Amino acid sequence: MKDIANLTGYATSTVSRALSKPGRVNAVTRMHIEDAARQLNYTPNTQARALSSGRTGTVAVLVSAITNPFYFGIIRGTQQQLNAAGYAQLLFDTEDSGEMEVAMLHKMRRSLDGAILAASRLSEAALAQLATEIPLVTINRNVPGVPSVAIDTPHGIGQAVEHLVSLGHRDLVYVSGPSVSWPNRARWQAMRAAAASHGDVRLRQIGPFSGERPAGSAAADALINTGASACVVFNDLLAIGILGRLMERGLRVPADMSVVGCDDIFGADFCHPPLTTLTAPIEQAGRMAVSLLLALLTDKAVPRRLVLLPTHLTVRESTGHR
Amino acid sequence: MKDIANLTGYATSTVSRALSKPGRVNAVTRMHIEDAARQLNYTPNTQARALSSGRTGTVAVLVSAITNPFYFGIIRGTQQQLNAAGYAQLLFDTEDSGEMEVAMLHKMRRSLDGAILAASRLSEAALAQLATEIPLVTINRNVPGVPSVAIDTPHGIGQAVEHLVSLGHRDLVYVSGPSVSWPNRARWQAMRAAAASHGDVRLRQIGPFSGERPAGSAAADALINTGASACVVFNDLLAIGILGRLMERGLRVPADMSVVGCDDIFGADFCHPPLTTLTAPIEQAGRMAVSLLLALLTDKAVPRRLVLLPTHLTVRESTGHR
DNA sequence: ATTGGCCTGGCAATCGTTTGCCATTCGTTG
DNA sequence: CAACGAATGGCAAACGATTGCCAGGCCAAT
Repeated sequence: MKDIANLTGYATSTVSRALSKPGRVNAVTRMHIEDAARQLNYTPNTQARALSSGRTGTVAVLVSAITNPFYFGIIRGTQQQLNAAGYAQLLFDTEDSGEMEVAMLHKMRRSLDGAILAASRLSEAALAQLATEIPLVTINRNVPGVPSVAIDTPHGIGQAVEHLVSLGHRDLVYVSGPSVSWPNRARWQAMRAAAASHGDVRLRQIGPFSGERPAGSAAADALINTGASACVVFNDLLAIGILGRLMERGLRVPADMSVVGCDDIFGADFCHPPLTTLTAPIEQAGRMAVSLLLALLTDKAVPRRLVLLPTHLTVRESTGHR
Repeated sequence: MKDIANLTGYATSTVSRALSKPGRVNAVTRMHIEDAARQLNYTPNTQARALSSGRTGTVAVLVSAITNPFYFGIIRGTQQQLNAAGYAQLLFDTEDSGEMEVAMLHKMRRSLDGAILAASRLSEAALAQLATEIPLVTINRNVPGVPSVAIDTPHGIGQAVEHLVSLGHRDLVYVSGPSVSWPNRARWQAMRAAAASHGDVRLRQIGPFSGERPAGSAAADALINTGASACVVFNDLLAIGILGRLMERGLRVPADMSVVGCDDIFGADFCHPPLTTLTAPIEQAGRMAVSLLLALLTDKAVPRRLVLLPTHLTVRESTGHR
């Protein structure tokens, strides 16, 4: 900027304003300065800008396990929207650890404008505390005072139960994910409510399981022991694991067991058999989270507290008549 | 730091050194300062540090399409290794565009210590040019002067051809990916060499196709027209797409067509039928790229120019006797 | 003609560290 | 005993922007 100032004869303060506060200087002044900037191939120094302005232009996105395809969509969505708004995206894998989340965010709080927590493992208190240190938006985790976008899988669960009941299933199992998982609890609640609305439906829960594919083996074995004819599984990853194990054990899907997953991740449509699942607008959730965060940053007023994104049941071949 | 200085009675310069250059100050001084730092809950300001030292502690990782599961492994690997070394990872999706790569890197060059390019679409010249602006490591892209880690799929291709030939296939097709893709060209070369070493093997190429799943439909149709009995496909994503379409068209895999993929991505083991593929140490590639980059940053001497990572053929159920 | 307010642009402090250079102390060696 | 070098700590100048405050010019309204 000093070079531009020398070249044009203006002061660096004017240069700064011309480049970042368009309205603050005369139009022709600005043009001169912009020309000079182009000519000198000027790129603003992010660090210096951040140091004096306090705004870093960086947003962290924390996922709990980057290997889980569910997050691919989230990351894609946040990336798009952040880029469009001129922000950079810092990606962190918290390895499913709440402490890691806190540690990372606390350490980086000065170098971030905000953070998006996809699937936080933190307690409400910890989250609320963190939200005072740094602007936060959560995904699939509803905490008072923290703006959040949630995927309304619970509502979809109703559809899934309808679907299974209409196929003649009366003995249903919910295969539970990690008990610390908020969506897992929400799904189980919804499942209970849905089952209750049909008088003659029996519902059981097995688990918790880890929500990763390998856990599917144990889950499938437990599932077989229940003698039920259909299940709804915490997420697709686990469901795919279950599918594999059921086949190993000689059960046919859906003839012997109907399986419904959640999320419709990459792979749900080409596994064997293709998975009936609750399709979630994952990428949109990422985009929406960014929108909320940006609103939080610019307006400083807390935006809509909670955005609910609808899901729908996608019927493929893992469910059938009892 | 000023607070620490006041509290302990040392100068800020001493505080700075105590905290970042362990050997430079007396041990007891350092302990005093560290105590004070802890007590004051001190967190260094990344921007300020970067501003004065020129080191940002941030490395960019560019992928060409974040939805491609191949990159999940890369990202995971880089993340691990970068974290361990105290670096933050800035993730960019270049959306398969070379201009985007250049634009991003050029803009961010001052705020990055280095960058890792997974699957660059840039020309050699452009890459070499970029490498003068910012320390660079490429993955699967070998350019003179730029350290690189390559996955030795070409060598694995030999194994794949062996495998197919031993199953009685004599009419082979290589299903090509994007022609700008460096690994694609390398794989085709290797395929030709491998086929040539067997006198009576016929080899054809079809494509190029995009390397995304939807392209599999067109690829499968073209494949059927060749009348060949086996193929090696540019990558697993495309191969999975092909599998789906072949089934739609009523062909059985492997009875009517044997299919070999490349990379062994997430999903290759549970698609239908499970895919025979060249297993690549993807995550390791990410880790290795970081190691090269860090070596480049600290030693300032160019490290090993090219690291080749071995692959092996994983036989599943998409290949069988002719 | 005076007053007041908007539009522009400049001055200089500030953001929080790092680091080159210098001064002091102290132990060692010839 | 002199001289020298290593170890340690302080001073102050960067690093490259942003921004609060001020001043001059100009125009319109009184």
